[in-house]
Amino acid sequence: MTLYKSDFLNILSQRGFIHQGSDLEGLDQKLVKGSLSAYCGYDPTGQSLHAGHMVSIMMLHWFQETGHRPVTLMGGGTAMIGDPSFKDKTRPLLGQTEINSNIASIQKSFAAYIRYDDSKNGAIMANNADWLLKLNYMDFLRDYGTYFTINRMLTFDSVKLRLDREQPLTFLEFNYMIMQGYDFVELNRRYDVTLQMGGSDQWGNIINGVELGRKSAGMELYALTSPLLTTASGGKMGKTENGAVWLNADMLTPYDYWQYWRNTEDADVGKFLRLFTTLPMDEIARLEALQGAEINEAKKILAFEATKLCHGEQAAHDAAETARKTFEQGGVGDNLPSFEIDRARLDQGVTITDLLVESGMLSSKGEARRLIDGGGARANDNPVGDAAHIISSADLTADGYIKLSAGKKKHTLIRVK
RNA sequence: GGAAGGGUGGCCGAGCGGUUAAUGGCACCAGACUGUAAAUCUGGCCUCUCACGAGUACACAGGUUCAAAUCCUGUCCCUUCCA
Repeated sequence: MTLYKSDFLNILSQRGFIHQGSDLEGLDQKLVKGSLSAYCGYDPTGQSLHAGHMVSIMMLHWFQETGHRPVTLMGGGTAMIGDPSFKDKTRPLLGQTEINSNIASIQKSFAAYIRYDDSKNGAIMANNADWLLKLNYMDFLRDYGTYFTINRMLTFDSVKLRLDREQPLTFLEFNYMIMQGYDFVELNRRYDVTLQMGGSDQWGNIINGVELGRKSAGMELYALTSPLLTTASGGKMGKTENGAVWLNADMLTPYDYWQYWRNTEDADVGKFLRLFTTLPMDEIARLEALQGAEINEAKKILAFEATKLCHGEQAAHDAAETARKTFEQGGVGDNLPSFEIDRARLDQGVTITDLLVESGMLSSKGEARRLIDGGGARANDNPVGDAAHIISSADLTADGYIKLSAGKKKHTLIRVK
């Protein structure tokens, strides 16, 4: 493993963040000489960031930890185009209103990982709408259009997928990488940013900015990408049965967030601890060495640390406690999802099928029936094999709830309104 | 504008008048085995119905036929080549 002179690159390299970089030696030297600024861009295409964004956020976190200044760039302008990189179809265009609402919703997440303040390396929040929306087409073409060749852009892997599939790549989308390249140059002017980081899928886009800076203004810019994360068994990182692993608590509860990390595959524990926690490396080495069922301890620590970073220590404790009660004692924890039902209805009795659907655990009655037929449904931990089984007030436990389970991991508490 | 090819379930991809709610693969869900892991095996995987069954569905709209995803017409969209 290459040894770097700078703390930043050493940490990133030890923790497995580095996939590819442009002139890492040169960057290393600059990092040693003084405090730099680096940015990662985030297009506000959703209401929340998700686990897939965590890698770059953590890179910025370490960047700041080692004395440099992170810049988080909201793609308020680029989101209006939509990044075509490695996508096989055009994404629906977002409107300005939606973009702004997404930005507002996303920004809160960063503060958990990155410090925004007035100190000398306090982070900066930027928005490329501030300059992209004002661009004058003719001026821009004359000033920058000459530095891009179509020949070069067509060689990027990021556009190959679309071309190979003979799917349309619109001129609009084709401009995305140009805008991102321009962002880099603009951020250099405004905040002296010299490094852009991102996932390996961003390599082409980032390099475009590096080249644009050099050609147009002789800037020395650097690119650094992180590996594309997959789970050890080849699955996509950051997905649950219900969709993405959101960072916003209102889209994914801290308990579910905790559960996501708790269910990490054995083979990924070490990798995830390095990437998604700030635990010291020797501690991680110890946890990673645990064998067999003992590795569950490492997973709990991973879940706790990751949840703590995102939602705070109290939420992490609560989630861990709920999981402990639910899984290790076969009981229930306070943070399990719950669903309220009218007293009168429950007195009358409701079929378990209806309850499974209404509580939000399953999306159709057919699905509920299949689950029941497959033996995966339980009420108060007793298997229910009959789709017509009636749940009523008689099933309420002394504590006033009915624990409904779909499979071994999904539980909901039914309470009386 | 012209020519050719194409649009099938979350994705890939068969089918090209009936036996097709539509082969197969991936993804996903549950069960077994375990350790809230992986691998493996089993079952499931449009909606409604306890069920018999019914309703939707193969880009869209019509038509032919006892019967269409499959044939015809028109429309929309995509790809490639030519202008």
